[in-house]
Amino acid sequence: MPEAPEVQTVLTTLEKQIKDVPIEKVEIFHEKLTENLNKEQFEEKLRHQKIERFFRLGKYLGFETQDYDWIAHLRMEGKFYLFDEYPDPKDKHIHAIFTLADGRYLCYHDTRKFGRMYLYPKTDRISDLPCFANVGVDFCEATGSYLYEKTRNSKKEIKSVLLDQSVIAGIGNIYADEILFASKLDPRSIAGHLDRSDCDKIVEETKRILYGAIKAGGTTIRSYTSSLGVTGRFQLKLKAHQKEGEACVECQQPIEKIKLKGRSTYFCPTCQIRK
DNA sequence: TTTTTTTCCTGACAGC
DNA sequence: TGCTGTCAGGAAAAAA
Repeated sequence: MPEAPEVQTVLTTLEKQIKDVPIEKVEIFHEKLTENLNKEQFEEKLRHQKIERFFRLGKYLGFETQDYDWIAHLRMEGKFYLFDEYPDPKDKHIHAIFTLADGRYLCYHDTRKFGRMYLYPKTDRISDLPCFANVGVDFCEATGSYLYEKTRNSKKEIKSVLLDQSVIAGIGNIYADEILFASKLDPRSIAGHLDRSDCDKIVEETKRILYGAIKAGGTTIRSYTSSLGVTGRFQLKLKAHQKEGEACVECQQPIEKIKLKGRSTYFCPTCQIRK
């Protein structure tokens, strides 16, 4: 599932591939894909637009055209593909096809149909867009003092706070486990119990891990026909997530798996301190 | 107000 | 083999 690094990689790849290429035709096959417009409006408005600028906020992809801000969220399994030929109409997981003026086809593929797209008249203040109403600062802009202030009265577990996009945007379930492992903090720790140095450490590790993942993801993209940007994920060296029963790389004790707010959570009970 | 649970959706996989 | 049940997961909506 794409988190900020995968989204950034998709974005960078798309920018290289389709920047300034006009969209000749838009076909939406799944009604719920377009959140704030119906599919006919979406198809009509985006036709003849071209993407002039690409940006990312948290896990959201942003495409700025001449007249619109087009925002996409891939959720768990959304993927963009570029094809040289019109894709197989029997593929029931392709929910949108954007025919490009140079003869290529940009396709949106999403097995579980959780991804969403938004289209708004272009604005100077991106953060004012309704889809970003509950999105906090991007992980790039986060600081230890910001996280410290945000958590002073919180009774929530720190992992839930990291997954809360209104605090820091861009962290998902996989990286939250890795960040807390690197920070040596038990995911069940109460956020309000953390001191300033804990928050500094969390933000430091967040940036180290996510920037590292972006760097790793950015180097593996080469094929038009594979999904854009998602292959980089497999290069990551995870130390905690999905390592249940395996020896912790620090202390050799087995990594444990628990459920925390409905999310699978992996951690080392020896190395990670509960506060 | 804040936090927790449910819902969305489908494929993979376990167990019978 | 084929059926049923469970799980995975981000975020919005509903419930507590």
